[in-house]
Amino acid sequence: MNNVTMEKLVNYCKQYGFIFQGSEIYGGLSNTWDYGPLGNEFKKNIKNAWSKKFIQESIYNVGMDSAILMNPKTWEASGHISTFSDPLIDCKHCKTRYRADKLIEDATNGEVQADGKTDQELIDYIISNKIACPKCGEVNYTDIRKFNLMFKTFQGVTEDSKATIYLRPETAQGIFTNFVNVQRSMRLKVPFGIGQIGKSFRNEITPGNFIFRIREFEQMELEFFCKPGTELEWFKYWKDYCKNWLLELGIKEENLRLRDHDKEELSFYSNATTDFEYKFPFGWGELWGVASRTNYDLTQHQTYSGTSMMYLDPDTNEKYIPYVIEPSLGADRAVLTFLADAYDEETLEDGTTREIMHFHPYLAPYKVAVLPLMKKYHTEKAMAIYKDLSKYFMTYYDEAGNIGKRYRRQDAIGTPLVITVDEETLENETVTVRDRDTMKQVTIKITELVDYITNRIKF
RNA sequence: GCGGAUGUAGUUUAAUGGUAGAACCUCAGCCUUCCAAGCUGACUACGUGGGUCCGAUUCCCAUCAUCCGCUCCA
Repeated sequence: MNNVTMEKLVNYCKQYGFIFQGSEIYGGLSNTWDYGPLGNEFKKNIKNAWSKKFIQESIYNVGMDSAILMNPKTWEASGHISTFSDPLIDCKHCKTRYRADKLIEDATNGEVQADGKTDQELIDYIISNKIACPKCGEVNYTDIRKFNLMFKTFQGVTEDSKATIYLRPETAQGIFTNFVNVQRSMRLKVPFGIGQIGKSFRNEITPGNFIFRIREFEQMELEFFCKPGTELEWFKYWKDYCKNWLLELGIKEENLRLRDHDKEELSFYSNATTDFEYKFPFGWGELWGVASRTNYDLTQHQTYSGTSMMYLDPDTNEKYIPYVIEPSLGADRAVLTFLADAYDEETLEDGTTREIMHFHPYLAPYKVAVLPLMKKYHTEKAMAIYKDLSKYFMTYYDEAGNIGKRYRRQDAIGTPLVITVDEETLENETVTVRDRDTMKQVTIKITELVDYITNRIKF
């Protein structure tokens, strides 16, 4: 039974120390969330799982970690300074908000391209052609207001506008600008990829849905460079790779769908894009965008920086700017996905329900819990086992309350293995290990515990 | 940012123009030898700031936050 709602999920996260509202004691700050002890471990495990699959286990890929603050020219080249600021207008009559360019394009069925127009040209066009509000039919708009989706700040101690810099709105550009450095220093041959996990910032007009759309978020991005003409093969390759990652980590397939962008939806530089959508409690939402971006990014940086982004193919002696496949995954969205997917409620005999999390063991915040059966008799031995295991795994120790209650607590936070220390332990050096998924108990020698747990949590 | 709703312990809630009860949770003690048992006790709340009033958690205003629509695309 899994009738998870966002409300339940938010409450759950708070209750068990996964995610708290940001700045809570000061009344909060809109759409900021802090990861608590369990959420931090959980997210870390998700990032590690990504890194393991996409960097460690991929013969093609390497990792890096670029700076959040970059030379502002980066954003001119990437197009973020011009296209990341949407020209928004409101209908004064019915208060609906539109993007001025979209309004024109929709009204003319795409015949009028609004892309290159200035704000004044947009508003002039709307007024002179009497483009009515689709909702109420009035032609009565506010002026265009620009919302630059990039956070601005200042480098240096004075607020000198010449030193305006931006918090990066995506991690990708740090990879593109280091393309040559990484390729050379790692002696890489195309095809190869560079992956990165890091924070990005977007001044979203309307964030919401818990950690689904937040202004400060973390991305796990791969930029995969390949020879022009091979990009669609690699596009498929990485799509399958991404899907397998999700399924291997236990995501239910019925909650996942892949949606290809049609021609109208594609970005002008992309020749194929697929969104991985997950069925969140609030509806389908994008989790992972896989885009074939042609050579747009590297070409832009070559143009703006004057640095060659050409690759000399040693086999054919061809020179070309590689094409790029970009699977871009939101870490916080991944957290939400894995939380929602693992959430389960079990109805007990007395009619009450309890929460139980079926995390993949690799993702579980705690791998194992050590419980002395009787506080009075078994604490010392249990502590010794805890100390030993905690060298290898995130290990929980709990001696409060009766044993059943402590089992349930571990179920609620998704701990895959629970060890009970009892009289047998003191006599034979064995413990009882209970598996959350099978609910079976096995007796294991203390000396074999580390191997047993390692095997159980592998991914 | 706009329109609508909401705001009482960690959670779910009760009552009231005279500053608040409860249940579950949590913690401690007793008991208990494998799945939220029992007993005793303890902690914890009127989002924030103004205004009206002798007095406000309650009425009014503002603000902050959350939820639902408009915008999106990690």
